[in-house]
Amino acid sequence: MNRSESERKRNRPPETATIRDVARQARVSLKTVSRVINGEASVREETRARVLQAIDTLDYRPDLSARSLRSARAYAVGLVYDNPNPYYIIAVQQGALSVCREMGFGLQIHPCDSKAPRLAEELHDLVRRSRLAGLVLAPPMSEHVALLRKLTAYDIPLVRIISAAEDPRDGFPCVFVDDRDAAYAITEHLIQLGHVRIGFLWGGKQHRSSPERYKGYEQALHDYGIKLAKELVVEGDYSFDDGFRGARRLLALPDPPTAIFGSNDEIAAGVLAAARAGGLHVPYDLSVAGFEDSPFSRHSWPSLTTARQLTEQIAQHATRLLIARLRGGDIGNEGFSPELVVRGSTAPPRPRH
Amino acid sequence: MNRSESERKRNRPPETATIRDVARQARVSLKTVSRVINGEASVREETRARVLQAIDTLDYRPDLSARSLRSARAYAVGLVYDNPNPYYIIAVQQGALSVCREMGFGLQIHPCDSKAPRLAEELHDLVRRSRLAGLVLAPPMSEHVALLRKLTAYDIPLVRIISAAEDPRDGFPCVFVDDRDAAYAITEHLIQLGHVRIGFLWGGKQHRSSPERYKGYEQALHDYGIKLAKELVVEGDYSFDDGFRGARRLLALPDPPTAIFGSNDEIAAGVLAAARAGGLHVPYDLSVAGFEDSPFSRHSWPSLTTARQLTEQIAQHATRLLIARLRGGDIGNEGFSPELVVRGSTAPPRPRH
DNA sequence: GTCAGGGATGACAACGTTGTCAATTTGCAT
DNA sequence: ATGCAAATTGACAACGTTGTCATCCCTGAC
Repeated sequence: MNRSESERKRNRPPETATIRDVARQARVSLKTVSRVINGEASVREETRARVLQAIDTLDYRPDLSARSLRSARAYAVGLVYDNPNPYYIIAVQQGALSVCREMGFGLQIHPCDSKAPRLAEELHDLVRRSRLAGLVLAPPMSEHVALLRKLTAYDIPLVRIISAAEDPRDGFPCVFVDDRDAAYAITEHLIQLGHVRIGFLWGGKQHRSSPERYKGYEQALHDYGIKLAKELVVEGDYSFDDGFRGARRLLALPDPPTAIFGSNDEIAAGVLAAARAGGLHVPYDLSVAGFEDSPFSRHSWPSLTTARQLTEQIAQHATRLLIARLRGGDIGNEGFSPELVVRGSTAPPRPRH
Repeated sequence: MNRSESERKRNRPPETATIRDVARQARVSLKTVSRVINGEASVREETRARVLQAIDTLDYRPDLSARSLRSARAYAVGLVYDNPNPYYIIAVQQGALSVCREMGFGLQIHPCDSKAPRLAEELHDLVRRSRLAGLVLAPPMSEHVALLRKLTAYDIPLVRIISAAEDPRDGFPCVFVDDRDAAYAITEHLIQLGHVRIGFLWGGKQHRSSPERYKGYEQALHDYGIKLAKELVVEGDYSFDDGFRGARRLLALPDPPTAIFGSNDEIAAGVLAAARAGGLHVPYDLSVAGFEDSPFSRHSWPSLTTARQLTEQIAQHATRLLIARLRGGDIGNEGFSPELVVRGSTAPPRPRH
């Protein structure tokens, strides 16, 4: 029986070494191994080498449960979202995960219902139970001020991804996406093509991005001296069906729009479908623009003029910002402006007959 | 100084109660509280009530790190995938997560590179460091037998989601999706509409689903006495671009197909685009079918005939199966057969002129 | 040669929970 | 009442790590 003490007693497979085995092998104390693992100063180069050698030989990996149980530091952040758009969510996950891996953090995803009555408590429980260092909040949760206040009252560090034309400087750190500016650019593009009657289909009111996009549309019309026609603006949700319905309504008007700006690509896809159902040829009979640059916008026919959001980079920055703040530093809020992408769904209006 | 001992010493916020506080409040031992939390038998009803009352009063939540550190049981499973399709991944996550929540497990997502050279070691580390109870593997990882063998050698419990016409009974538990059967149904649908020259566009070879779908196509042609024309079969990947290219090639043939079966909806979307670029009217000049029932298939024009996969339910079953096996039981492998969904992209062929 | 100062190291307790096993109480037949 | 098995409860150690603090060793100044 020459197996080590820890090998005999463990219920994990025998090949799993602990810090204790490493210490024995390197002939140092537990604490010294811990120091090497955590990159602390005050370890002689020779000792460090011996420990690293032992770690390598034994294929040792620190146990995250034990680490987070004992340590004052935390080793994971939570990503909180309630968004029906898989492309958006996957991009956010990807961005957050890449930064977490780089920084040695874990990531806990937490899809949830933004309208749940006890959401703050739910998130508080999550943070406590899983010992999360903080939360990254995606829209629309990131825009519920009451929620933010409650989380802050619980002392939960957080960073938001929000829609705003400028840094809100309200004390809640954030990455802000200038939907207004991008919506302005899209509307301007349509105006410069010669459109005057431009329809607008709203997205969901629970997202701050909706009014922001509307404001960009409004502002562009105003700057180019075009009177906003109320009958060309239709409320709805960020969905294909609402895009379809909204477009049908607009196209049935006595003096229908020559272009329709859907608040996101799904809505614009609905517009494309409605146009086709109505026998209209896009872009010659009707120009259509979307927002988001989802893969759909590239693969539809015609491909959609839209605004490209660097969602993955936005999530990366948010995560980096959170981790920096946890460490006492602060790399500052940052703004992103989606970029106009012109494709085949927009063209000059057909001359009036 | 009348704060409890554990309140004074802790670095977590003071309102966070531990099992010790609950025990004191309920005037029982730590162990009894533990028993109540874990729903063990042998606790008197009156005692249980007192403990639950104390838990409620103190708003106590068990700490997952401590729990998983101490316990022989594990409390989280990993979800491993490398799949570019966000709709698929979100559905798998959703399914796995719903079962995990129901069973009191955590979920650790692990997107990775299926072609990474040391993938087995990477997953082994993940399991050890995060003390995962087991892994749910999505395609294509779930189909690398060498990987499965290595993971099994590491004693990592796993459940696969794979493409197969029947239970492989190879010792690795799984949920199997009968792509072959569904591809047969789609091909049969096209044949019954009157098509004889039916093109087939392959998906990526690293996915088992690709040959399975091809076999279904092949079998249906055979059963209906149609000779398989090699020039109508094109290799490629599960992508829009390969669908576009493949369709272009097929449509340029001297005797082009009257229907094209794309191995997934993305490919089919590429076919739609190629048809349009070639001035063909779908479905009158060309029928198109996809596979997967992604939202795109509903929103394209015309909407796609496809096969509906109950991805979320498949993931749920896989997760349930894993957890059942961890507990020593076994609820058995299960098969799912995607269901034919007929939409606007398929119609009888135009009569030859 | 002694001593201060700082770098390197280690002993030990603690994080919050559950597993083991022994002690106590209960219920029930005698 | 009494005895005995079963139900209930608790004391204590342990999981694998890091924080605190003490000790040791070395260097260089006196």
